[in-house]
Amino acid sequence: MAKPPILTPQADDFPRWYQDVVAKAELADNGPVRGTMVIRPYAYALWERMQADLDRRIKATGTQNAYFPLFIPMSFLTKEAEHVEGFSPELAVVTHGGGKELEEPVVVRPTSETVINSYFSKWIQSYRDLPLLINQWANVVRWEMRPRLFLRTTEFLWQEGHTAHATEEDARAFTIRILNEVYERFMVDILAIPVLLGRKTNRERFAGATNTYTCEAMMGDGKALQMGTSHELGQNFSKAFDTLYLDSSGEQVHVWQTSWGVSTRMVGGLIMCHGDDNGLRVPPALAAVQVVVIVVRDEEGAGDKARALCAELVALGIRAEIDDRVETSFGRRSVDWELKGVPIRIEVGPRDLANGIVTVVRRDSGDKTPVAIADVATMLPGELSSAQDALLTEATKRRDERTIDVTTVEDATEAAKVGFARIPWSTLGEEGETRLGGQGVSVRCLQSADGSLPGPSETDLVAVVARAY
RNA sequence: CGGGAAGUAGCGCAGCUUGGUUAGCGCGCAGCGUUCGGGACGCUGAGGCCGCGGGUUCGAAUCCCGCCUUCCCGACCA
Repeated sequence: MAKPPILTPQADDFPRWYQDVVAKAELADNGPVRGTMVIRPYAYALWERMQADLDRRIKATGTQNAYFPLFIPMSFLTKEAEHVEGFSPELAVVTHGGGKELEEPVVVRPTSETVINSYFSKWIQSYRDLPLLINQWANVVRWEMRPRLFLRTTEFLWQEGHTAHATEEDARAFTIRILNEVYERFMVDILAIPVLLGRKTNRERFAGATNTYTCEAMMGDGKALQMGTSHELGQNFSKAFDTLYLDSSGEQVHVWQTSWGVSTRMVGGLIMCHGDDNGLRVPPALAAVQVVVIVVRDEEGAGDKARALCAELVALGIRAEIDDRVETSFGRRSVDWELKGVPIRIEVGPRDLANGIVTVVRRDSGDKTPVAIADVATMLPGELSSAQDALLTEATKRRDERTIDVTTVEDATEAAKVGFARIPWSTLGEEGETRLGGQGVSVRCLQSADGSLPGPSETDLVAVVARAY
């Protein structure tokens, strides 16, 4: 039973358990080549599931999908001063095309506010054209100095929403609507990851925005991960790109805009929030495979009974899959499904079948339950929903236990070693934020005292501070 | 750009200090057999510009010089 070595491609202080989760997943047990062959498509399958669900929610807000160019002329970016300043260090710039040096370099989009505004300025003429609600699914490139597997990759996939509104109130309301109706609901209900909603400080705000809202989650090691953002852009881009509309009184007015996005970073967040020493734990609502029916050995008709059971589950609308690869050892197959985090495994073998039962195994808890084969189909929907709840409950409990209220920068720094600290913003201030920054701690978001999203002019704010990825 | 480490089989590594048979080990891979209720075992086998270039030497993975690359820490991550 010699286990293969678990390789650790990350730094020593990178959370050990995450190394193991990712390394086991990436390397499976036969080296990175075949391991990657297994995990890459699987991680992508998870992303596709996220994408499908999010796309439905986004369209429900009246937003349409479109697609815009990958290459953006450098001059577009320089039109908005803060925007270009924020993104310059991480741009991939194309200087040659068709064998010739380009007159003007183009950048590979790090985000698409500028190129989309160049279209918006042509499309939008009248207040009757507003609001204009557009989303695109795309890849973007940010040349970060230190990429992190799944969390901060040079190229990543995301959705970026871009909207134009007649008024500031309209734009602000839409920013918050996306945050609440799309992002929070998706992360909590589907990913089973509890998130804090709040506003970013000036220092952490998106380059070019007037206000940034964020969803912040706590990972298994107590560090924070920004899972998604929704920005009020004000009129910054519409002024830079002359995106004007004629209002009902016949006046030319700049539109008010928003942008918002979530990315494949959520795959990393999922791993780090729910993963354990045995691999991923994928919540049933997300899982591409919710239930796997494993044929232990194809004797006494176990194979046929397993296939029949699987078909029965599929007919019930459960995403079930059969594993009858009996030429591969049972232990190997069990571990494979465990690594992938499949929520429920059903082991069908001759020994149990002799007594008319199968074994139902929960990935979240590891619990194994013998169940009469005739009862499996009726009990499974309940098991799946219970597994979903358990993951959310566990993550919420951890977050709440590791969040404490403090009143000094010193205490905040100390608390951030293991979790989140809440400190009055009036106590901390930008000067305190700088001091925290020196300790590797950042203000993740500003909230109202009761933890809700603060209004635009609200003053009695609390800063949630933590170490972050 | 500063500080540190490493380049040897698909992957992870040993060998180098003290130069000397045919460069090893684990995993993975291929074949055969025995296994199979939690990462099976045995036997056989395939697979190497030892990062690149130069030097010292009868002889270099090993010693010397130069170069290249990668990784880690910091700066970056709206």
